[in-house]
Amino acid sequence: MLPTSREKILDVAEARFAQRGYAGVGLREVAEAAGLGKSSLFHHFPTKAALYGAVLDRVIERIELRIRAALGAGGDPREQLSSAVIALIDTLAEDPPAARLLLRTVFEDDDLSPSEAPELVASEQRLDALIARIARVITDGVASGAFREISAPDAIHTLIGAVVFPFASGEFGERLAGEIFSAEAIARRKRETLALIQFGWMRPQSAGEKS
Amino acid sequence: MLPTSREKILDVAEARFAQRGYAGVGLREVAEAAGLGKSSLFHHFPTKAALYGAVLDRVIERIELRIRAALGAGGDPREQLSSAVIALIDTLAEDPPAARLLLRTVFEDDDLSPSEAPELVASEQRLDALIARIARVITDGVASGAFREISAPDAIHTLIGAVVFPFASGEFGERLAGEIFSAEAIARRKRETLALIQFGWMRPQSAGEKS
DNA sequence: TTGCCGTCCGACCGATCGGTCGCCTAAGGT
DNA sequence: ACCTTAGGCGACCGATCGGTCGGACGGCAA
Repeated sequence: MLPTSREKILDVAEARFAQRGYAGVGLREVAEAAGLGKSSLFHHFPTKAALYGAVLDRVIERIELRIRAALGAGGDPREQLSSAVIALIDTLAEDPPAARLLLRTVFEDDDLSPSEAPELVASEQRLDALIARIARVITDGVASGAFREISAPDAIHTLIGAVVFPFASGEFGERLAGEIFSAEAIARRKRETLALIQFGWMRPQSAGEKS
Repeated sequence: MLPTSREKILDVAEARFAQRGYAGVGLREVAEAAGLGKSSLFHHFPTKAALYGAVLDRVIERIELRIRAALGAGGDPREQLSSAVIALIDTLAEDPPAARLLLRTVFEDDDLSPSEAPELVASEQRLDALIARIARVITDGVASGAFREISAPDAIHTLIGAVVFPFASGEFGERLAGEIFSAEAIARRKRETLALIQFGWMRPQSAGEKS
């Protein structure tokens, strides 16, 4: 069950890229933390950008799997949005570097995407498709009257910030709200986040139909 | 009215640090964009970290001024929280690099704060105090029954992500929701954000008292 | 045994990094 | 006229960057 070199590299690189960003991490550092010499990295990934792409791809794939599974379970837009948010929170909670890596990637995509790493573009497109899927849940909810008259793109925008940022906030977040990744903290965040979107975006359910 | 060299450097550095992060920006690049030679930078800032600190300090000061002015206008917790959020959105909208710079700083404070830049610590403390001030508005609102039973630290955490991230999301955000800094987009974000926190965090106001 | 192949390594490359140094110039006080 | 000071410059420093290269080692098939 000992991890292959490639997996070890990906694990180490994910943590380092999340902590210090693409430009801030040296390949020597990654290699040594993975128990290898620097040149060995290039037997697994042709360039630094490709390594970053592979790390990002793995993170996005995990999230996509979980959210699509949650959405696939069916239900009305209310249930779909709620369970998608729960799935996202669970996934971010299980992989602490993930949230920060994702937000960093958003910030650096002006810098990284332009043909430097083609595999990165593919991951982004999968993420875009997933986001579009969730946006559809929101527009459906608005159309059916289950949600208030909100703007789906703005709501997605807000949702990503509200859900992902707290898990990416590291020391700042812990100074603010204590442990972030403890089981209680995660349960509390789920409660608070779900309550916010239910009261904030969904219309009150008439008596007789309960979630 | 032409800017001093120091101000020009700060402007350029703010934009560059926001775009590519602390480690991703070279001092040569900053100097040339400011119309100077690299060594001239060191007549204004002793180190790169000090330059970053000065940039961050300026951003935080602007935000602090606006939010404290908004809070100083008085009102019940409902009005205070709403006008603080409006003030934050306005400030971020007027200084496009600011949002990304702030979030990047949160992500890099593991990396930057440890005694590398003491002025950075001072800025962070002022920001912490401001955040604590807003947290107090929330706890007051909960105590008075104006707000639901929400966790103030979690709410702040969520609020920062929800409000700041969209303005930091750059190309990703524009792909998602179109222009970010246009007047209409800002007005829309203000509407949607205020509605979210009013429905999501505040209890319905009884008839007769309206905001 | 032979030969291949996947993995790993140390040594090295040019480029760029943050930062220092000495020198120059223009402004202003005395 | 003099000197100080602030601001600016090019040249240079050691360190580190991403990436290349040639070779070493071990398993495995013929």
